[in-house]
Amino acid sequence: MIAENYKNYSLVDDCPVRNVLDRVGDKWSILIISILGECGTLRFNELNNLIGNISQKMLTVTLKTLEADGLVDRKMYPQIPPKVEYSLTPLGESLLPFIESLTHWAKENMPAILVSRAKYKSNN
Amino acid sequence: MIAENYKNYSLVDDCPVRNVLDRVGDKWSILIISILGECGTLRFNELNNLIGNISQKMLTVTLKTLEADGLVDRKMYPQIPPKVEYSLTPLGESLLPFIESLTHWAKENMPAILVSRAKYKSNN
DNA sequence: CGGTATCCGCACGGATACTG
DNA sequence: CAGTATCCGTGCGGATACCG
Repeated sequence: MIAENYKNYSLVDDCPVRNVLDRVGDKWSILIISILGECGTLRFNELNNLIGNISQKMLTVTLKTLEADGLVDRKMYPQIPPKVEYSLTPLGESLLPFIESLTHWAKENMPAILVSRAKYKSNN
Repeated sequence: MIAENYKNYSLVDDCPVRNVLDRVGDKWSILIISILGECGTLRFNELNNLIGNISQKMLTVTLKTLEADGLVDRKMYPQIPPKVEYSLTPLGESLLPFIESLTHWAKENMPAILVSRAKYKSNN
């Protein structure tokens, strides 16, 4: 009964699945988790440069959210200029297999989806 | 190289993974796919009643998007009053395992996430 | 019954300027 | 270097009314 995992949860905070999807589904979380999964540990500006087209605000916000959820670890070195390092927690790492398999599915089936969209468009 | 699946795609339409996540991440798609995966075939108002708190507009929009992407099949019976049946396509069904495992992960790790959030909150 | 059409609030995310 | 603070446009999704 998959649907039972979603139904009867009026608020987002009540539903585990919606809670996870709200992270997974936002614009930057998955990419950041993926990059940290590859690179291990990165500083703020290293992440910023690797992603390229993210705004500083969204990088900060997304990292904070991931940290709050216990998916990303933040190490601050109290020096000037400051140095902050980000890495995945074990909980964050446990998400990597899902991201990889979803990535694989997406690349595998994207052509079929594009064909379907084109067909749908021409029929309307 | 997971991150290579996201980087260098300036537009959403260019990136397969973002394309999939934009579906998976929206408010209703996963729930609808899950329910159709359980029930097989359902009429519009059956879906509406099963979900309960979805607006008619979003049910229509989500179903159309899923249909356009080739994940959901729509059978229209030209009669009065009209009858429309929705079901998963094979492509849509191929997403079910991912949804199930993600659901499982979410329920499994939600307590840890909630603990982490509480801890993070009290530290700020 | 299975939709459309329209209006609208709000949250997401970008741009820019500033800071310890 | 690693953020904050502020302003602002856009789009998602809800509410309501109407339609074939």
